Amino acid sequence: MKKENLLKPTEAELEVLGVIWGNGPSTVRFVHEKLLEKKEVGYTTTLKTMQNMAKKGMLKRDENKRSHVYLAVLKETPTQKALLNRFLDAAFGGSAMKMVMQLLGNSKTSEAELEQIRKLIDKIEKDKS
Amino acid sequence: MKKENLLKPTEAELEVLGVIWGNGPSTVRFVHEKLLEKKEVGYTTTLKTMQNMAKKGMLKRDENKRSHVYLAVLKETPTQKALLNRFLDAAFGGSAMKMVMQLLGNSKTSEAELEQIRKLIDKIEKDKS
DNA sequence: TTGTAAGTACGATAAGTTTCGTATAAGTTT
DNA sequence: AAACTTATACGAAACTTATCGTACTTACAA
Repeated sequence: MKKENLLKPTEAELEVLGVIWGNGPSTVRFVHEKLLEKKEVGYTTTLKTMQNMAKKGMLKRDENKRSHVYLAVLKETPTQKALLNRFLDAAFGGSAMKMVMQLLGNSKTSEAELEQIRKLIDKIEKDKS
Repeated sequence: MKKENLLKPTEAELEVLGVIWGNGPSTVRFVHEKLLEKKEVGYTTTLKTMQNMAKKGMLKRDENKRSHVYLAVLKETPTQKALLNRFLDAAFGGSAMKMVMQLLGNSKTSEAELEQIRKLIDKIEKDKS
């Protein structure tokens, strides 16, 4: 697969990445069980997804043990950044403001979180000056 | 198509929606030309996409004139909200904070925008109290 | 009225994703 | 060692998306 698409994980692939990012190198069994907490899916489906990801270069695997251990080649932050930028363009015409307003207007965002964001902005502005 | 998927426009569909949201009810020709500003695509491809969207119920069309006029059934704000929530879960494990930090840490966000966001937070907190 | 331009309709293809059944291999237990 | 259990390998089916060729239709212009 071309390198350009490495940063374009599909929905299913992103779920796998999420588990590995959160828990470190994992076996298929472990990832599968995490996925089961969210949705129904067959074991071989998860296996195949992870094998495909390894083939694409998104994951690398250690075959030393019988249960192969997969680790993420795609790093969390850069991948999220790429996804975010793409999403921003596609869904909000590239306007970060629109998106943040949508997000913050959402009642889900707690007061504590708002406070954290405010501090983050303070910090960024201080760093800039 | 099931109603559940109405709020799951694909990439191509989202591009079409973007044009119609921004310009109001449009003909295929008009949408097509807007899309051409961004990428290469055949006219019949755009046509087919819009026909499919009409079939799914994302667009409605007025066939009175020879050039059919399509209008958006999906409204901009609720659709963006749904997309955002899904994206947040998929890419950031549901953590709005993580996402905002990623976004604001991005040098693209200008000082003016940061200021706007700060004001927005002020307003939200004031409304809450 | 005949032909040209600009539409829509339809169908097919190609590619990618997701899903899982079945086969096989490697350990474990009895 | 035989029977279980737990892995991986492989391939194929079911979907979905995107793309466009071709055919047909409608308007208008020469």
